[in-house]
Amino acid sequence: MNLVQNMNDNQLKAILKTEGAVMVIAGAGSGKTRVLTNRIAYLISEKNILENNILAITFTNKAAKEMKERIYALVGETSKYIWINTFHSMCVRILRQHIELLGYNKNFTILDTSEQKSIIKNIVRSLDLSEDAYQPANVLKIISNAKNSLVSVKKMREQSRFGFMKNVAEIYAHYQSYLKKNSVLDFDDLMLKTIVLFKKFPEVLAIYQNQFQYIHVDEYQDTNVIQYRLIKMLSAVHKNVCVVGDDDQSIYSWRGACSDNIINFEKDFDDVELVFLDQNYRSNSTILDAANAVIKNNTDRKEKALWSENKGGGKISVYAASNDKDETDDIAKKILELKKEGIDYKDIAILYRANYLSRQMENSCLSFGIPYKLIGSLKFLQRQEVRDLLAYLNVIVNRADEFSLRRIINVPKRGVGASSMDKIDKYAEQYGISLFEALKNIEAVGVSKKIVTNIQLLTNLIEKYSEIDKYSIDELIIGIYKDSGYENMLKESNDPYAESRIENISELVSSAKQFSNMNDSLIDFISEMSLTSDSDDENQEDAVVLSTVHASKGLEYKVVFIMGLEENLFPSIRDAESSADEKNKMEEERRLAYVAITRAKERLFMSYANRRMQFGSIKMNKRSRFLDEVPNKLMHFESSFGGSFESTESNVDQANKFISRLSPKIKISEKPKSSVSTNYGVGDTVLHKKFGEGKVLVISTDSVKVEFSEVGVKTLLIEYANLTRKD
DNA sequence: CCCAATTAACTTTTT
DNA sequence: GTTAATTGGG
Ligand SMILES: Nc1ncnc2c1ncn2[C@@H]1O[C@H](COP(=O)(O)OP(=O)(O)OP(=O)(O)O)[C@@H](O)[C@H]1O
Repeated sequence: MNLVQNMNDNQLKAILKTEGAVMVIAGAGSGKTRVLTNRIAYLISEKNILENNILAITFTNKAAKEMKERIYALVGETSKYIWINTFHSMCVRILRQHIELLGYNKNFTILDTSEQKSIIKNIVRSLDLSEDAYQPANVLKIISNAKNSLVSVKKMREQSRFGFMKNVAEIYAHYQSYLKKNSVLDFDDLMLKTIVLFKKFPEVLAIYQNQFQYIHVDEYQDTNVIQYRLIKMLSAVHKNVCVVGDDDQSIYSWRGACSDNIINFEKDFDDVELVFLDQNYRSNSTILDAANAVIKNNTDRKEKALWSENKGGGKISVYAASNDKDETDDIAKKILELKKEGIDYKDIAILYRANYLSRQMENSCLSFGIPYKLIGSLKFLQRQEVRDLLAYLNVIVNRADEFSLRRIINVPKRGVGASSMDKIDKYAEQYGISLFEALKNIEAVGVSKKIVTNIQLLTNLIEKYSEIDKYSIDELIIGIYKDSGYENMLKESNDPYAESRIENISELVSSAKQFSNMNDSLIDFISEMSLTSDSDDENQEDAVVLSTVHASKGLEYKVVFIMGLEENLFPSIRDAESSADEKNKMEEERRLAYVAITRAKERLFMSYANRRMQFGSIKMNKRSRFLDEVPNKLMHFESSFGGSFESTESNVDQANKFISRLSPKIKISEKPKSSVSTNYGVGDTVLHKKFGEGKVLVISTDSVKVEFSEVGVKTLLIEYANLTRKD
């Protein structure tokens, strides 16, 4: 049958050895994930294993979704009973069942990073420590590391009795008790509390140890200590574990990922079957040769010889841009050409090192009329209006969550400021009751009449919608949105973002509707909203993908652009502690470059800008060392001069000279003045495919400024805007 | 207590 | 250059 038919011998070995421990270590695009999906399908259809007894752990929710779809295609409807999820969502699922044993509400709230920071900040203030010395981000990092290494508050207090770390331990202690009091967990707690639960209640652990007969882990090189511990605990009964990974793609060490887990696996599990895959099915040999050449510069790695049957392929195009706008405009133009050649937008990805680089690219996409999809960045779920409404939901399911309650107590404005808040807190403390109970007794607190009425409206609202069975999730959100006065607040405000806020809320409502339709509970909805970073565009038309390299891990595209290949940007190294540390960080950057290059199947474009706007001022960076590590014979150079040439190995110097000529001193020649004629003039009403109707304000040599009735004033390039006059 | 105006922070990477 | 955070007047 075709589950095994198309697999090569080594892939087969990993699929057919279903019992015991299996570790597949292999380079990018060698079919590791494919091994996992086929293996799971094989267990079900050939070995008659029940779906419920199979666990598969992926790195991202997106990867989980993709794996679910692939397995669904192989085994059908019943695939929904397989546990396919990230470590974090698996832990949430387990904790929602059992966390009451640890004294938390099973509807616990999950914090995001900015919420964590604000809690830390409050604690630092309350302990009278300097906010400069104890920056929330730093303290949080230390606490997170501690949690990921299973260091408890008690242990940290014992280890650090003096100075800075003593205070950090104190903050840690306050932080944890605050979280517990509010029945709130942070991301690290999800795994930590699961481990604690398993340790304290072996009978709970036993349920899952018995259930998970077959355990699979994708992207194994990026698991951390605590995750490894979980794998070991869960697999202790059946001992059937299959992990796949690639040490060259380990790019999350800053988050505690520990590629030593690869070595530990061999030590800790008995009779590990090691499988190596060396045929790359994804990329052509030009791309693969480039990737291999770059990663070869890392000394701390096992040599792998990846090869591809797809010989040749066009040269890699390298563009030396004069500045950041020139770079992204060039990418946009190339995308339009590719589109003309028949390549769909959705088969094209633009990858960059840091999220902020997407902005300029977005501008270029807009002015060239290219549809795009932003992955991960401007996180929909982190928008304040979305967070506010979710905070209402949190209070509804988890009354102990005072953090969320404080967030919404004066949103929309109810006249409750710092001093009234103080009174309420004092009252609650005096009578030893919760914040919510204090609000229910607001008349006794001694605040103004106005506040009393407003707070009573709030508590009534929360109690009304606490009867969650009466409402679907979307009804609930709409109800809160309208009854709380949030809607009026937005509609009446002159906040320029009000309109987009309203739009975001309707997007939230529509994803809630999807959840309701699938019969998933409110709690499922809240969990998902806290765990996933990018909202799923259901209307994902044909659009170019803009993504960080990190977020592109495991995915593949026909055409890939890697932009911003400059020293200090990609590679980007900050605050190295020692030269050894710096070397490690550089190697991780190089692995990141390797990941980026190996996302491409057919064509690869790379670019850098000689000058770039950073922090509001112009920065000049040299081109990235990673470009120099690719053999010149694989590349084709172009520059903003319009010049371009092929390079052979014999004229490496020529290539470098050519590139260095593009020094920032040189005045970059203007783009050829386009003599594109227009059939519209200033003052005319015109139509744009995406922006709709607008009025022409200014026409210059190559661009046109239009005031659109729906999206406001935009400057577009005449050549690409494709405007038509409306009579 | 609220809003507008001024000032500071931001740019790694994510579950 | 943009956005969040803080400050001070109403
Ligand atoms: N035996 C095979 N024959 C043909 N194509 C294959 C085979 N195995 C995998 N592929 C294809 O190769 C591509 C890469 O596979 P896959 O994503 O599983 O690789 P991977 O090793 O997980 O990559 P990465 O390390 O980048 O995550 C996919 O398009 C997949 O369909």
